[in-house]
Amino acid sequence: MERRVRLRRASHIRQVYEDGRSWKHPLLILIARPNGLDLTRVGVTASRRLGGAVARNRARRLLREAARLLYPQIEKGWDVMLVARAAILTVKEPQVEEGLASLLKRAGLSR
RNA sequence: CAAGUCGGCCAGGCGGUCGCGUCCCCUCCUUUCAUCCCCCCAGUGGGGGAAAGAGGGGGGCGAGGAAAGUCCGGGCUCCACAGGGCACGGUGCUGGAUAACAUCCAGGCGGGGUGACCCGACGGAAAAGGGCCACAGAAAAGCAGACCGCCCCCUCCCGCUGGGGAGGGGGUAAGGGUGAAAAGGUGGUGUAAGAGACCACCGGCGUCCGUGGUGACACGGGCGGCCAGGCAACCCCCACCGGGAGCAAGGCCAAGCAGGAGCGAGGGGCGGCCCGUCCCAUUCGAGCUCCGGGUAGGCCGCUAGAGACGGCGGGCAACCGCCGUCCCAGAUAGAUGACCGCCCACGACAGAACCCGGCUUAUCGGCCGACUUGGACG
RNA sequence: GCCCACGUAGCUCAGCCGGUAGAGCACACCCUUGGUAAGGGUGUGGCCAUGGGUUCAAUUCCCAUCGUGGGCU
Repeated sequence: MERRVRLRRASHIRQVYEDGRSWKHPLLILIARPNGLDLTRVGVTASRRLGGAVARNRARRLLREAARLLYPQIEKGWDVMLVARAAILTVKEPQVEEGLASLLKRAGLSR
């Protein structure tokens, strides 16, 4: 994904965690908050609980790839954090995409 | 052919579609004249380009042998200089390599294996000194030690020629037993019984000499006293080495805030002490403690280096010198991914974060070379 | 990324210079009581995180590994 639409500032991420609503799926968690802009920004994260650097890189890449493919279908004007859960390491990309799509529908962010 | 030893290399491949980071080029647009260059004007103003940013297109490059653990050693940065002594810490056979090392190479010594070969924190424990050696055992470390046994003497009892038993005194380290360890081994002389008490040989120790080697050490010979326990990964002694912190080092720019109370004559550079030295204080107050407030942005450091590859030369080797060619990640919530097809042995451990040299640990397998042992055939 | 500290009974911790591991709480049983709590007594429970090394002997000394917690912008 382009860096322009990524959530990169620590202060922005903190705001999402503090003010955002969350939706859970066995593979990932989605946290979102309106940002008042005309574009949506996405951040990804994977905690140390998931494993070593290779496992965490794998988890983040899967989340980024799913978000890239679904980005045109996401409502504008949101800051979104995607948090990886351990089960994500056992699946392939299309399943992550499916999980993210269902979360977006439940959160009312898909159009 | 089987079993094994040592060393080196590789770390799925190819094609297609979409995607990411960085650098460069082209194109188009925007911003500003603060900086640089050019032009116009002479009203210190105007314009163009460079520059910076956004979009589009193209090209180059883009994780590892361990990138890991952070266990050593350096470079680099800051602490005024990195100075002296003590303390503390580290290393520990010899010679060499190296920027340096606890690493590497060669050799010595000791141990293991039929062998190729592998393993070793490998200075000093008798004249520097202190300490410890539990339990068991009679005795456990500078005059070692008599429990059983063995031997001699005395008294008593049984039997009464020879013998046996009990008690006491003494000798004895050959035998038994305890222990991780009991103060050389074998044979002899000797003796009441014994003993390095004495003798021969062997082992080991010390010392002197000779030969070889840079040296550790090896070999040979003479002399000595008969023999000297273990632990320095306990303190310690000897030799050598080490100033401290770490790229979140350190420097620059921008933004932002609010100070107050107490202690106070010394404080800091510096982790401990002393010396030396420098800086700030003792007037208006250095510094310390407590309460409260602000920031969480950008740029540099940041990758061309003890660099990689090839050749030649020196050296047993580690490695070094010279020449030629090449540029090989620099991210900052952190870039290598997703999907499809084909092939094969169906893919392990695992992701740079300032950079190198090592060590250690994890790891599916595959390939190549040298060598050892055993068997069969010619 | 860098720098530290700590792993001992179910829990919280002792164990100084190596000699065979304890305390408190908890648990089980007994005494006390009409019964319980408290109190007293007895007992159970440990690969001393893991693997090597030094030593006659290691929880202790040394090395490596694994895990947990903390600090530095």
